Amino acid sequence: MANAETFSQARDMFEIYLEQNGHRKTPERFAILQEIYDYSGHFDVDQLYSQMKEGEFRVSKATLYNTLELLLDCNLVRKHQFDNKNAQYEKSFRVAQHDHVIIADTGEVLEFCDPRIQQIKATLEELFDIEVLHHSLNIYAKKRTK
Amino acid sequence: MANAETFSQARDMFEIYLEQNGHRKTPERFAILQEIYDYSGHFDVDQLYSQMKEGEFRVSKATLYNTLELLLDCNLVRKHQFDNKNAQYEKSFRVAQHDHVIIADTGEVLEFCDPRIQQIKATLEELFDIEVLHHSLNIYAKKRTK
DNA sequence: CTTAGTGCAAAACATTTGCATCGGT
DNA sequence: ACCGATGCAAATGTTTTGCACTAAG
Repeated sequence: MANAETFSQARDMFEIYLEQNGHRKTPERFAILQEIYDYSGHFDVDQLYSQMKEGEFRVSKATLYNTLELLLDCNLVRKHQFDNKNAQYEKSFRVAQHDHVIIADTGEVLEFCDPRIQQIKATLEELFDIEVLHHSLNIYAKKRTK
Repeated sequence: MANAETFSQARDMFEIYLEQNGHRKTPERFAILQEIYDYSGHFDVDQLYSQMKEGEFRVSKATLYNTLELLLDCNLVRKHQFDNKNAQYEKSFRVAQHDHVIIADTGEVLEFCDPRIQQIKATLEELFDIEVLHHSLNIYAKKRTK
């Protein structure tokens, strides 16, 4: 199973990250990682919380926020801030870097990948003498009525 | 004065917008528009509120939020959601469309404009059969240590 | 044993809403 | 006069924080 293997590798990376940064390897942290890697697509903290409440491993929201912070830090999760208030997250290991098209009416989110973004980043690095860490590109659009 | 003239034109546009949409032309609305057009750069609601409290025209935050909504709707103001919680705004009339580089350590915001964004948007319109309304591109970077 | 991590509830925060009043039209 | 807009304060909803308790190392 590709999913299970991806999770297994992500868990290894998380473990190494926790060790190297002097964080404890609590069962909550791995349960959260697993929940995230079992899921495909975007989710917010509330969804994740509800989902885990149903399941066998119950964690508090405080722990979710805490753990997501760690997962962001070691790049196993990405965080998105679309127009609405609450942040969206998604797993990022073995998932191609991509950007988002948000359909205005429905809130539907499409993904795309365009190499020109990389070119823009390279140009900016030279222009401003900076090192790009990451970026966020959201295109807001509506479906075309034929 | 270029600034005064820009404001004057923006005010005309706002007035027309208000008329055409059956909104009242209250002094608060024009005072807010003026405050925004007198200022250069990004601001959040709190800054705008404090600034106007000092000045001669005091308005409530409810009115600020309400009016910003109208100004967004008629494209006299743009709204940005950077990584932090509170939204940032800036005037948009007679200001070239641009994107942002956020310097991680300092929070400093640089502006840039790259034509490849337009190309990407055109590609997406064709690819997904959509009509792009607007976009948001934020590059997060750190200064290069020479 | 030590102390970071947890759960819970309270706090903090930006934004929204309800309602009485004010003032454009 | 009518009813949309305002100011204020209370409500909302997400994220953060404080604290006593638990458990990883």
